[in-house]
Amino acid sequence: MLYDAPKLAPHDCGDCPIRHRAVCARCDSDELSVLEEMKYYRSFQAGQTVVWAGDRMDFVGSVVEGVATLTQTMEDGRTQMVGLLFPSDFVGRPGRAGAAYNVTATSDLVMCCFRKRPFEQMMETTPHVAQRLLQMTLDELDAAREWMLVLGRKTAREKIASLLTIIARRDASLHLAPVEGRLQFDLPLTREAMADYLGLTLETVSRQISALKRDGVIELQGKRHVIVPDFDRLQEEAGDDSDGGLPE
Amino acid sequence: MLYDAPKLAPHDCGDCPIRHRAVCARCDSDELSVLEEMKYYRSFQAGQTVVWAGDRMDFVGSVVEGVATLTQTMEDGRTQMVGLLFPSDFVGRPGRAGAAYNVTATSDLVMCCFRKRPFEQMMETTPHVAQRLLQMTLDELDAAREWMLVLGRKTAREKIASLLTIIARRDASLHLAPVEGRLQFDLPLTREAMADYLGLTLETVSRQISALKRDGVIELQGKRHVIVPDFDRLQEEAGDDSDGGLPE
DNA sequence: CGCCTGATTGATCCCCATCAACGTCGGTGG
DNA sequence: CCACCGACGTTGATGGGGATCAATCAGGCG
Repeated sequence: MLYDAPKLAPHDCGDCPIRHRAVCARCDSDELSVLEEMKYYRSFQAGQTVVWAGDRMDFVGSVVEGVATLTQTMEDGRTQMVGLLFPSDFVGRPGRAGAAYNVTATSDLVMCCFRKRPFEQMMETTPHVAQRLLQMTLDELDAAREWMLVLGRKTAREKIASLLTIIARRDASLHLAPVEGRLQFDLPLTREAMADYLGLTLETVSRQISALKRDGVIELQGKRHVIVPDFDRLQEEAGDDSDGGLPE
Repeated sequence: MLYDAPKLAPHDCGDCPIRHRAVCARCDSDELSVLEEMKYYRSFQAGQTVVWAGDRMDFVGSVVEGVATLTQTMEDGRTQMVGLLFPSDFVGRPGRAGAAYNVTATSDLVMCCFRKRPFEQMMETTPHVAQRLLQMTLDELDAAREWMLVLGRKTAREKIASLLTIIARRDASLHLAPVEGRLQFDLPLTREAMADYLGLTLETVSRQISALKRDGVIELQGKRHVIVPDFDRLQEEAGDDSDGGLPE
């Protein structure tokens, strides 16, 4: 594959597509200019590793474009994905030197990185950043707990349907589209990565996707493009309560 | 069972056994006196429900004594535990009206509760509380992700061993004891609750505990008291790397 | 074309769920 | 005191869902 020079990323926070949802969401323009001082962009090609678990990590940051995964591995090679990161999601942990998980780009990826020390100092002095990060971390904790139910108690078919609803929701929110009726999206993951997220083998993933297609719950265009004729039907297959979560 | 009047709980934060580890850990004495204004204690007997998922929750708080669980349930009754709360752990989410999970006392329980509105206001004005809560939430997120590996990729035997190491570690940290060599503790959970945590059935839990006992990994006194002759051996059974996590 | 990676489908096996019986212990009441 | 009971736990027999091993297919790229 030819090497592509990383495309030029946005430089002005005002133009940033994730400005209102990322860790900087609450910052005013003065605070943004402080952030601009410590920020830089990095691009990764699909499949590239962003950091390895245990490596020193001298930045934290936000996904701007593309999708990344967090994975954990046992000595014998068993792998579990523990996070699926879409644009605006935060990567890294302030106050910790090393990466806890492998971070991998599963599609072409652009990240907005902040040098760690300055970011940590800003967190001490600027409540807006710490407040937003707390909110985002609480949301991620809820998502992780939701995923524990999927991993612990759902069948293979329900697991696949659950993953599809999550990707559909995140994709819709990127396009500010409602999550209902007919919708479609690209899978940002290989079958193997899906298996690692769901605690399954890739063969089981493949079989269950075929079964959902056979039963008309989804349609496929190629291997990666999914059409959901009826989102409610998909949610039923996921075993989810049809009505959503709790009010703010 | 006769009704026992809740025992008188500590009233002075200075005497509190979890003073240095809970959400109030970083507070100075002025801040503590603000907290004292909004706090009250509640006691629960083993088995009692603290709150039901979806119910309004007008407090947040800390576990002071005992153990509580967070569980999620599907319509058909499948249940997954998503949190196991020991003394100093935090319950509730600032900025949200309802409880996201069932909270249940699995042993006799004492909680230090803060009225929600005043606590939320304090979070805006007092960085020490918000900073500590962020730290604790990040730790819980790591724990949840660790648990995703257990649920997704470990065998029944490894799951049991993993749960035992977690309980052993939390129990040791309560007594400020080192986690190595021979140690013992009480299980704060029934076999069924363990099954709900591990994504297993109670029969499988029982069988694997018997197997670990037969193989000399653990000894039992009664049904609830566990003796671990060699903690390293238990960790190997859990499939964990023997050396711990990352530096701060 | 031939190769390689990712995906699908088939055949078989095994771990754990399920259904069922029995054991243990503490509490209660005759 | 002992029979009874219910909650909790253990153990056994059987079956199924998903893992494993293996063959084939589809598409992109040199």
